[in-house]
Amino acid sequence: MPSATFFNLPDDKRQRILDCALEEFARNDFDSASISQIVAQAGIAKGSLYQYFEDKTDLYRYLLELAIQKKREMMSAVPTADGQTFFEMLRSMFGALAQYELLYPKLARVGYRAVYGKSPLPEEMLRLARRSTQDYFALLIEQARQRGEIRADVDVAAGAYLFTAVLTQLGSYLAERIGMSADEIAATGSYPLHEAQVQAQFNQMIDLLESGLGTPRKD
Amino acid sequence: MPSATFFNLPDDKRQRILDCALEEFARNDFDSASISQIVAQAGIAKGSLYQYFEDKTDLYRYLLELAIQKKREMMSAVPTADGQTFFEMLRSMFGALAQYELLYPKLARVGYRAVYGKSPLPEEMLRLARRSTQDYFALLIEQARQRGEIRADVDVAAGAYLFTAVLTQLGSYLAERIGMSADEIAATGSYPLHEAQVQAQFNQMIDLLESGLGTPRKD
DNA sequence: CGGTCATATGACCGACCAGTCACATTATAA
DNA sequence: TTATAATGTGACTGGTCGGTCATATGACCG
Repeated sequence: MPSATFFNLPDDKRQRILDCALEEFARNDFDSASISQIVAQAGIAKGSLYQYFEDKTDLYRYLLELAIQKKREMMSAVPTADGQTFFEMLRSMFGALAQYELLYPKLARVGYRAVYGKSPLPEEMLRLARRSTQDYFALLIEQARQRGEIRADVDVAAGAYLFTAVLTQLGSYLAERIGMSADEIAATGSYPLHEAQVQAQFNQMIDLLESGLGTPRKD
Repeated sequence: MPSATFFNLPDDKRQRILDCALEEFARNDFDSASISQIVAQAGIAKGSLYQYFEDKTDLYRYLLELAIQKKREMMSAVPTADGQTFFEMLRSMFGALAQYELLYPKLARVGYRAVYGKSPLPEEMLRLARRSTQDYFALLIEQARQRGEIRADVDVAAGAYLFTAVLTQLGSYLAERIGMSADEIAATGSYPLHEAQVQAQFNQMIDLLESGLGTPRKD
């Protein structure tokens, strides 16, 4: 955890440090990320950073917390009507996740690295994180299947895997499709000119997940 | 490219060096991967390795070549009957890819890192590699659509993305489902007891891609 | 035996790393 | 003003890194 000193910092300075740290950890592995680079970029002395954070891992964990917090925040902002079908809800979730990934690409990247790359976190925790998304989807699918919205013969785990696979790469796909680099989007702070495009893209994607690519079988 | 000296090495020694290098580059980023670790593990002097390879990048590129070569080899071994439908062909491709990923997890991991992680390769080349798989699928989908095997209203690019997303994580999913770690499978050299299971898994997956998860619409 | 050539070796180099600490600077209070 | 506490600083340490090179080893040949 950061020290009290860190939170007493002027807002702009604190933010500058976090930005530089995020940049470095988004661009590099935990091992490759360089504290020396971060302080040089932020224009502070190395000793200062070690007054704010215990060590490299402490800083890294704090960034991860920010990522998780921001993601939760955006996911919990999805509107949930009561009579919603499974695929309608999925659409909302994809939307929220797309916003998160497009607006905070560095946070998203750090989070991704933490789960799928190397990180100083205990392996047990990583396995749990990896599983949690899939387990969550598995639950949703199971429920929807019992309501009859989903074919009775689908393998729940396979479906859950399908969703997570699509989600983990959704951000880069969308960025590519709307022709803006992730950095541009983050710089703009929003993508108002493109929201309709983005919406159309993952509507299409969910349609594929719901109905498949094949021509309807006549059996 | 490795020097002639490297190819003159006794087979077992050469293989040991490659194994250790693969292990290191599979486990680490290009930057984090350590030549010192590799030579220590392989039991050779550092100077020796630099007689075989020009530098770290040279060694890395050679490993990548091996990965590409092995993948091509396994993909081109898929049986292709003439009257095959799109989804039948897809099944064959998934099968070949699953074998590659399960039998050579380290090669697969190095290849994955090269495309999606950091690597010393020119950015242009990486972008091309990233696109090539998607473009390939886009072509297949377009052709299948013209033959009427695929719904006329699917977005070709979205479909291609869907396939690549599923494929890039297929290996780890399968390994998890059949309850063997990737290392165990590689150690065994095959997974004879599980082939039926594996087959069933990606049949299920392709079925989802073809028909979707949703209950058939009655329109 | 000596001579020649391919190969093996590990001490060594400069660069960079995470992290420390004695000291300098600034803010606060008396 | 001075005393005290909080914050800022960057040279320094011990270590690892990729890469080099003078030297050692061994194989083959005459």
